[in-house]
Amino acid sequence: MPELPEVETIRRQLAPRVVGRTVVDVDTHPSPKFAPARATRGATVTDLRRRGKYLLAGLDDGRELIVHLGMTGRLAVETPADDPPTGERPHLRAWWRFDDGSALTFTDIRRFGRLAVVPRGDHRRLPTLARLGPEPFDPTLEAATLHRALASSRRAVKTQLLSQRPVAGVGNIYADEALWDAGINPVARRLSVSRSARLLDALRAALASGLRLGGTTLRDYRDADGHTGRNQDELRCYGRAGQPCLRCGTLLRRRLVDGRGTTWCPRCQRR
DNA sequence: GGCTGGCCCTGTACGC
DNA sequence: TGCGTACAGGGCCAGC
Repeated sequence: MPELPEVETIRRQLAPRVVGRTVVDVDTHPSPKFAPARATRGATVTDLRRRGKYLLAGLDDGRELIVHLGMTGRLAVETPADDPPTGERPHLRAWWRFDDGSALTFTDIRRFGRLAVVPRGDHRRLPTLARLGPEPFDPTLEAATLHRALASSRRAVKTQLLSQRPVAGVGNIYADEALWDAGINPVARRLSVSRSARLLDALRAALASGLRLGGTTLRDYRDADGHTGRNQDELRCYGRAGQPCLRCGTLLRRRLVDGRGTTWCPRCQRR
């Protein structure tokens, strides 16, 4: 599932191929949830940014196209030499044809992805984006800030991380990895400042590994060139339930937290 | 305003 | 072999 490293990898690949391009044609899957993309016809892409797991393409008419890849969403740029995208293609949800003959395609098997076109910066229709926490690599983000954010709620720390409010861009994989690395139980409800600092360091380390290796591919994720990531070989906790903890040898366990599968070490991550 | 639980989706794995 | 069921999970929303 695309989290911050995967979305940022895709952004870096797409930006030089779509910025400056004008949309000459656009079409979408019949489902109304993808229809907003049609409003981009005639617009020119001015920039491509990322906030958390959201991609934001600035348009020259003062609006922006917002894309969330959900669980299985993929974006790719196809050249004029490729077969033009059509609604016949399986799982194709939206496609844009540019003035140079290239095309941007959005495929999404499970249809958890989202598209929106809004006035630039007006995110009221996307509540999670509107209330998104700071970027984890923001140099002004300090442990005390994360500590205050976590202390403002009594929900489990993993639930809070997945809410995107204490910090942006963390999903199930990197949350499990960071909590294991920091030795914090996923359902802990109060963290000291020092443990918040350990968590922030661990989050940054997990996300940096994902970024460096082009993302984590467990099943569906591909970058904009169709390549899998390489970070899955570096995972030390997520998906390893029943296997020995790489730190203490205790068998890792799995449970549901906030409805999400969660792997943790009962010894290293005591409550 | 905070929190919980249900819903959206479809491919895959598994049991019968 | 074929069918039915459970499961995976990010974000949104209704209800408390």
